[in-house]
Amino acid sequence: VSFVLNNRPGLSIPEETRRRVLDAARRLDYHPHASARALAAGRSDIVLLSIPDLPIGQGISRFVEELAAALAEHGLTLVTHLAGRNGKPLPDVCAAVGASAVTGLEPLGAEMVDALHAAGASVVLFQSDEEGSVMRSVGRIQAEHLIELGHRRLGYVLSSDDALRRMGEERLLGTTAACAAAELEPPAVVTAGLEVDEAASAVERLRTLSVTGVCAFNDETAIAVLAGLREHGLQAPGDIAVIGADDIPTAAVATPPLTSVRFNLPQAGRRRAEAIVDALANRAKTPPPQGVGADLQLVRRAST
Amino acid sequence: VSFVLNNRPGLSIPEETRRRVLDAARRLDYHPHASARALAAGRSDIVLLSIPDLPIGQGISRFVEELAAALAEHGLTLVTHLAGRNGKPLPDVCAAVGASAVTGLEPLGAEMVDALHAAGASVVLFQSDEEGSVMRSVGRIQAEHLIELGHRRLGYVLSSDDALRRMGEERLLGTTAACAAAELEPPAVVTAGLEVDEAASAVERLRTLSVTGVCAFNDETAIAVLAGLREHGLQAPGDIAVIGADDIPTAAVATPPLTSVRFNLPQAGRRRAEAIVDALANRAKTPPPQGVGADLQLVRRAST
DNA sequence: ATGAAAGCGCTAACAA
DNA sequence: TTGTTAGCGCTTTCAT
Repeated sequence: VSFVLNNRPGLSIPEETRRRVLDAARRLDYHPHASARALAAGRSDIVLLSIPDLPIGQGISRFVEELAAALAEHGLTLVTHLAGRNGKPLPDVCAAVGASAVTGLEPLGAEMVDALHAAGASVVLFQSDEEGSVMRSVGRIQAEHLIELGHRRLGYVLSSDDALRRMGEERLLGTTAACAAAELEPPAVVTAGLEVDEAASAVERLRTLSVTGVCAFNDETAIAVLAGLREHGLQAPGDIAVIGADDIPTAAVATPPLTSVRFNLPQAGRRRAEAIVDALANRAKTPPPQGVGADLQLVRRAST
Repeated sequence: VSFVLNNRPGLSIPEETRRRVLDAARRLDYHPHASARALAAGRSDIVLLSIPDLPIGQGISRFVEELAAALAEHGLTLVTHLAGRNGKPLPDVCAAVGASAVTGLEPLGAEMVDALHAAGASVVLFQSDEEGSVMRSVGRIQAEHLIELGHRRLGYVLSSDDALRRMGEERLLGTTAACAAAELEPPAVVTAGLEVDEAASAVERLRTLSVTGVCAFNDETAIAVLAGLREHGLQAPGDIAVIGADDIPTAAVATPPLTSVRFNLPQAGRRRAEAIVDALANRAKTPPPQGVGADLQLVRRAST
């Protein structure tokens, strides 16, 4: 019965018998019990995705969707856990659902990896923390675009929100690296929140530093900078070119429409799924983390 | 041992024994096995949250955070499932994780509720589909605000995106109801995507219908409408007042800053958690769905 | 090709 | 108060 219900490969079962089993199952309204199955088999079909506190752009759901779909094709079930200071820590959740793989977009410390393995995860696959990290790549791509357009003095606008600021500092590293590579000074760094006057004074500082092109931490900040420019009667890209990141929906309707860096979420999701299935098959506990620089693309609009 | 490790109430165990057990557990690096526990106990501590395909505003994570935190206080673990056309259907996920409760923000059909129970969920708690539904309330609040400001001819702007359009039609019902309640004609309905010319022509149609106040399906659409107005050399709120919904971060930095309707996610999350804990204790299988109208609030800014 | 049975790691009822 | 044991619903090995 178990063989039939699980469609176990490499086994010859008479069509007649198979039919009878399936038939009885239907008649009895049989539903496999996941916990029992997991207990007996020693593994579950559950993959846990950790979603970090700082939303990497709202489009994240496209990543999840692709990932879930691709995993489902291999019989795996995706559930997600949204990190939060007061919820349960990731390893607890991992243990609670009996996940056999855990993955996520944020880089992970070694002690966390160990904790996850201890919690029963047989594969743990996170994003690379190395040179090629997405965060840094975003900043790099922004800068390279501006440099290519001829700007020689760049600025960078961090968010005044604490969590977002940290994320921005990560992206800034890429911008700084790109400047260095082009033999330019490092970018002038200013901070702005999502209020017009903050943005306006950020713009002022940038101007006094004779910056002509600015990378904003993300599109929201970029839009605020655009508002700040208007406040001074200035325009992008004429007076200062501005480029955002994440390509949120409002970027396209900003005035002027905002150039941005988009993360190709669906593609990243599919690749991640593949890597997980692979690792699960090869019983590789912690495969080399993935780089995702290849999943970024520039979306050029009027603001640069 | 089981009693000690589970801290089972209503049982007197000598401190000495308790210590020895806990001690041994630590020494052996003991980790409870969730699947085995669930199998034997017949229930798990897992609550599954279904997140619909259409993001109810990106702030949804605030809801999840509160929900997770409040559940954690009762020993429950929250995992989420992001709906997607190609992922596994909700009941499958529910069965796979052995969830003992399933909840979500979208209203649910009766057949889905049954399927979830069949999948092993002992409580299923979704949002009310009735008069007081959030979606409708959003539209109602928008309209009431404009009416209060003296507008007698309202317009409603749907999104041209398919999924968002359906969501908008739901919100529109509330706007229509509010108009009826004030003895006004139903709102003039137009559609616009996130491109300036679409928005501009939507504005044009609205003007020919002598609309003076428009409810946009959401903030993104509202910002597009603002851009459409500028395109015609018009301004909000002077020529047409516009109000959005969801209160996304960019709403505050739009020109002019956008009046919007915000969903008090943290509060809704806490109330939901409470209801689940309650239902789980009372063994009520499908408690009456919750209304969340009380969790909405108007955020007045310059655009109206 | 099929039937029988030994666990998987726990909980909870029962005995001692 | 503590020890013993029968399952929970499945998988998988071993006989048949």
